[in-house]
Amino acid sequence: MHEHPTADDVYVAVAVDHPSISKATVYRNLNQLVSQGEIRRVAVPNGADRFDFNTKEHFHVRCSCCGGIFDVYMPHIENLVEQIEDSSDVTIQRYDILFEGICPTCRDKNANLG
Amino acid sequence: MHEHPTADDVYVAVAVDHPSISKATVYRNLNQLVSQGEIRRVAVPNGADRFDFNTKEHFHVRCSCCGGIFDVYMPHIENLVEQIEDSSDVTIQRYDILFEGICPTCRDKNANLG
DNA sequence: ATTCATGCAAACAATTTGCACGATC
DNA sequence: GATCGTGCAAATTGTTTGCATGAAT
Repeated sequence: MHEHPTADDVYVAVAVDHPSISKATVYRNLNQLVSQGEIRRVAVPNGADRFDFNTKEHFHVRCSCCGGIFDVYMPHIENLVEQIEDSSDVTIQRYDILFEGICPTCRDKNANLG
Repeated sequence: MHEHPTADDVYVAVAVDHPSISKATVYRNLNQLVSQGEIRRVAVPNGADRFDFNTKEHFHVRCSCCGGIFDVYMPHIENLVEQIEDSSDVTIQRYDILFEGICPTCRDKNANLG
């Protein structure tokens, strides 16, 4: 399975081997895995949530052209959170961060066209 | 009107002076203002979008206790975006960033209770 | 026998859309 | 009289829920 599937992607993939499964079950099981911390939910504004099997701290970037979601391993996430805590006086527990832009593939594609 | 209203908040507020307005109109007008850059949309995972009349670059923090949304003015947002661009090779156009934690008010409230 | 995960269909929330009408230029 | 913003209700999307059933302990 490719990275960052939606619940529906998971449903379709599981249904191959298990044709009678229902989406409700997929949602229920994904939610349970998320609350157990075994997978992560990637909220996508204006789109279905994605799920991420990679539980290491990282950000996500969405390509506004192809819709793909990519991981970004950036050091100093903790520093950023600390800065936010200092500036806001809020004790940060979690965050939803999604950058959006043009991925290299789409950029090259456009360059070739233009 | 308090900061960071939802579309429904706006609807209710507008309806006071303009009782026949419909939600569709509120949504349409808010969307138009967003696309003109006059206001900003704050996507809230698992909740209605908020709208922000403050168009200066800043982050948002949501209190997981009271649900309030607060502004965070943090320097070096551009640096962060640059770092993301360097690490991901994606040209960043925009981002949705929402931190979540406990605001000072709720923290104090809990401290008093405990 | 009780617990538990499941399928199914209905409910749900937030938002968008189609369409007809009424005002405006 | 063409355009435009609107109200209304229905549609759409992603997700959750109630309920009955069937498997497993």
